[in-house]
Amino acid sequence: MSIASDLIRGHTESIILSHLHEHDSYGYQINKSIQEKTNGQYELKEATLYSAFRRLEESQCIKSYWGDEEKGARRRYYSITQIGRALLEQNKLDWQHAKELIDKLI
Amino acid sequence: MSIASDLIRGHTESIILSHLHEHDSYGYQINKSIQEKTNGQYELKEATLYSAFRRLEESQCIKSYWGDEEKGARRRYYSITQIGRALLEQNKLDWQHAKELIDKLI
DNA sequence: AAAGATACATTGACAGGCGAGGTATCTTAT
DNA sequence: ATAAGATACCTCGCCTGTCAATGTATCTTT
Repeated sequence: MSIASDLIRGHTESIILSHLHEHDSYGYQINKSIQEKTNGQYELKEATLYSAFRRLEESQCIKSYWGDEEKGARRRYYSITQIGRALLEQNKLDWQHAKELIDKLI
Repeated sequence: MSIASDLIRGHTESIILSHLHEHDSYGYQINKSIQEKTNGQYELKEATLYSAFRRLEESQCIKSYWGDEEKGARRRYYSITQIGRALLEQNKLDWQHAKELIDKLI
């Protein structure tokens, strides 16, 4: 891993929303995708991932449904909602803004 | 203010160290400086600031001494140590790295 | 005399990350 | 056959950083 929790904190939800913005997905796959995209430099801890799912679903940013796997472990799929899309857009703006401020300050 | 706590979280110490890297300073001045540099878009909350001072001094990244004000409120000045300088450099590297990763992921 | 700025400090609540633990299924190697 | 490892889900409770609220004291401006 190689990135401190406190640097990623606050981005967990955006990362999930961004992935779901491309296509519906499930927890395990999202995490694998993160690892691939970052060449193994980052991964979400499972407890972090699932608690983020809970928050996002509660705030109606995502919805979930069970996949219809014939075999293998069951998968709970998530899809992003309009509310989620709006939050993602706002979070992206906030991130661009935060980057500038932090670059000024350190 | 206009930047979420969770986006700045983990940068508080770097911001303080960066300021002290320029010259010794005290809490109130550091915060004023942050507000100026960001055109009022960001400020550290006092409780956040002083708890960061405590952590940084405990980890020997900064040292403190009382100013010799003839008048006005007393000031506790801080200076950065070698350990603090090293941490600042590392934090800067981590930040560059984190920026790239987050940009990839959201 | 009151209000506001300067300057410090503490307490306790809150929220997100995560280590540790648990369940169940399928595949691969021995 | 059996063990190991991958896939896939989930929860509990701790830790840590942020911050609202509160308190102290001094100086300046109205």
